[in-house]
Amino acid sequence: MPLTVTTWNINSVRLRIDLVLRYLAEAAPDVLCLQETKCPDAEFPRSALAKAGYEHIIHRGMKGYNGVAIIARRPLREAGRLTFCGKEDARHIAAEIDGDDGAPVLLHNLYIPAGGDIPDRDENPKFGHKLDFLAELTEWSERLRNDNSRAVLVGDLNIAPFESDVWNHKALLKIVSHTPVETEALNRLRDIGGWTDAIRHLVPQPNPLFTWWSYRSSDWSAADKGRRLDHIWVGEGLRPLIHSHHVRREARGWERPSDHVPVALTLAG
DNA sequence: ATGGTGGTCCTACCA
Repeated sequence: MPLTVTTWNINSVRLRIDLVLRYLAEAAPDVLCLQETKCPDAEFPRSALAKAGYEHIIHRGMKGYNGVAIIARRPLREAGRLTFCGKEDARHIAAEIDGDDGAPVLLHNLYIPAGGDIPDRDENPKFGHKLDFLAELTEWSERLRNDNSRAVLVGDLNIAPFESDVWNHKALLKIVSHTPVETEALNRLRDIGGWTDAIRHLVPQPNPLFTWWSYRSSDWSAADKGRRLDHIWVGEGLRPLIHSHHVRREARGWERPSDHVPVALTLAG
């Protein structure tokens, strides 16, 4: 039995619960990892998800901002939560699930800070926070490299690391999410942690691949000025199981959409 | 070069 894991920045799980249910009905992943739930834990829409067959849910949320959840058809075991930069801002949650070979797979769901508009830590503290967050994440990943062999790291990493991850590489070099200091930090995190970018493994450069299109564009599909901000990485032990993927681009055209679309990876022996 | 659109929750803040 293969294992399909989806990541999706939902931009309010309560406002878009019908889109979540639609996606689950159509794609039927084993696990759905959400970011930006913008929802306190007590108000998470558990019953609607349970009714759809997804009764195993762990959520770490807060009022108004951030928030991450892991939702599954099969049992989950809570596996901790990390805090970064001394902030309790609900940007990571972890869980364990049994893989298709019966051995556990560790899931890390992350929401990396967006970083504001100005790519300079002196002028823009949010950009400094993003870089500091990446530095702490890199230390963590380096320390735990040996434990990450059967781990999957997913989430809105808010960085498009490769040239073909943005609609125009040169035009975006000074735009937060594609500046060299960010892409180098993300590449270093990936390499130091022993992670493989599973989606790029399946869709190698220079094929363009996007998972996010700004709301500030009247015709997102025709203009297609997208970026690949949402990622699925796997540890060394899972690399041979990378089987297939799906970027659900059509979800950007659903009514009242998130600006991000679901990205799914199937692991199979 | 600029301003463009959304969500949360009442005043800006975040993306």
